[in-house]
Amino acid sequence: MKISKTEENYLKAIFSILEKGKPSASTNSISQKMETSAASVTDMVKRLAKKKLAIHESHKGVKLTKEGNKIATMLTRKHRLWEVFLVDKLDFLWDEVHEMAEELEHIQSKEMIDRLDNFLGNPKFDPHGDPIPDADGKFATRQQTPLNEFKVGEKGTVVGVRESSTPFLQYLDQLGLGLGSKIEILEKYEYDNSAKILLNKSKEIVITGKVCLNLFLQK
Amino acid sequence: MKISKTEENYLKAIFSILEKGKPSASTNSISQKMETSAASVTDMVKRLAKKKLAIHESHKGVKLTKEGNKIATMLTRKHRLWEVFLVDKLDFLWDEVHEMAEELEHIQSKEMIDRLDNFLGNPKFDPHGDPIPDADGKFATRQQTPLNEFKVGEKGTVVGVRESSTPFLQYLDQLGLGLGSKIEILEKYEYDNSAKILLNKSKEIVITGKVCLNLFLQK
DNA sequence: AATAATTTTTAGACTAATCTAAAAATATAT
DNA sequence: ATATATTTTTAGATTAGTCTAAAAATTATT
Ligand SMILES: [Mn+2]
Ligand SMILES: [Mn+2]
Ligand SMILES: [Mn+2]
Ligand SMILES: [Mn+2]
Repeated sequence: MKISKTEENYLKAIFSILEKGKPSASTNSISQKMETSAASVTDMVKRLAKKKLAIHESHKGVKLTKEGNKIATMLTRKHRLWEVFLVDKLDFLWDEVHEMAEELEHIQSKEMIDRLDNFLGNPKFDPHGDPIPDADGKFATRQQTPLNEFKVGEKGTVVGVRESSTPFLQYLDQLGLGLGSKIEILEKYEYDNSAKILLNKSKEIVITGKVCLNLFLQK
Repeated sequence: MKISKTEENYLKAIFSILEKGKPSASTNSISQKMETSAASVTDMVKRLAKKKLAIHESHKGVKLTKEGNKIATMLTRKHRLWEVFLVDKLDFLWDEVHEMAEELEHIQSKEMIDRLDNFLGNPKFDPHGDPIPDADGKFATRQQTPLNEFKVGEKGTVVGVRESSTPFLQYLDQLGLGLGSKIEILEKYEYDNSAKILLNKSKEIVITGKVCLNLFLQK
C-alpha cells in the first residue's frame, strides 16, 4: 500500500496533535495545522480510515491506528534527522531548517535514513531539542521543566523549545539564547509573568512570560 | 511560477534526450523515458510550452527554451550532488543511489544545494563519472574515449559509464571493474567486438562488445 | 503515387486533492 | 428547554496528471 506525500503530512499533523495529550484530533485542529478547509480534512480522514491508518468516528475526532502511528513516528524521525544534518553538516541556523526538512522527510528509504542516523552519530535530539525516535520508533526521554515553573534563585540549562516557529527562534537568537544557554532566575514579576534572568553567568536580561512558557530547561 | 515535480521530471527527460545530440525530442522518446503514454506526453509538452519552458511544434518534436534548459541543468546538478553524498558520506554503492537521487533532486533550495556542493568538496563528477554542473550551470569537460575505440596495446583508466542502469553497474562490480580501474587492451575479436583486457595490471578478463561500448576511459 | 505502417494528437474518462456553499450535528448561552 | 453559535459533514465543482481508443498526420514501402 502506498501512501502519498499529502497523506503523510496529514498523519504527521494528527500525530502532533495527539502528542500534546489530546485524546483525539478534531477536524478543525487538523485543518488549522494543515492550512486546508475542514471539508478537505473530512475527505482525507476518511481515506486514512479506509487505509486503516486512522480511526474516525463522525463528529468525534480522529485517532491513529498502530500502523498510522508507526508511519507518523518514522516521518518524525526522518524530519528531525534531516534537521540535524542541515545544522551540523551544512551549517544552517536552527530557524532555517524546518521547511527543507518538511520536504526531505518524504524521501522513501529506510536504509538511507538509518545510514544518515549513523553518519550523524545517532543524535538523540534535533536542533530544537525535540527527541529523535530510533529505528524502532522509541523516543528518548529527558527530565525537563518549562522556565515559568522555576523559582527565583534556581538555575538550569536550555534543552528545548515548546514552539519552533521561525519568529520565536530568531527572537531567541537576538536575545543570545539557544540550546545550551545557562540561566539563573533573578526575579519574577507576578504582574505579567515576565522574569529577570542571568544568562550564561554574564548578562542580565528581562524576558516575557510567553518566552518563559516556551523554553524547556534541565535543572 | 511554480513547477511541479512531474513537470521537472519531464524537463529532465527532454534534456537527457537532447543531450545525446538529437535536434529535438520526439513524443515517443519522451513517453519511453517517462514510462507514460504518448497522449500524456503531448498534454504535458503543451503545458511546458505554455509556461515557456519548452518549444513544441506539432508532429515535429520538442526543444527546451533557455529557461527550461536552466531548470533541467539545475535538476541534474542536484541529482548528481546527492548521488555523491550517498556514495561518499553514506557509503552506498554506485548502483544503489539513482532512485533516491531521483527523489532528492526535487527538494527546493538553491542555498542548500550550494552548501551541499561545498560540504562534498565541490566534486566535478558523480559516482558514474557524469559531470556535475556548477552553481552557474557549467559542466566540466574531460577527455574521454569509449573502450571500443581503443586499439590493442593501448592503456587507460575508467572514468565513466555510458549507461548507468543497476544491472550494468552490478555486472561491472562482478567483473571487478569500476571508476579508476586501469585497463590495457590485450586482444580484440572482430567477430563479435569482444576484447581481452588486463585489469589493474593483474587480472586478464574477456568483456563483450556491449561492455566496451559503455565504458569511457582516459588515455 | 498509392497504400501501409508508424507516430502523434485529440477526445473523453478517471483519480487525488483541493475548494465553496449549504446542510446537519453538537455545544453554548439565555 | 430553546435559541444561537460553532463544528463537522455532505454536495458539487475544479485542477493536475494520468489513461484508452480513435482520428489525423507523417514516414516508409511497394
Ligand atoms: Mn512534509
Ligand atoms: Mn524540530
Ligand atoms: Mn526525479
Ligand atoms: Mn549518475
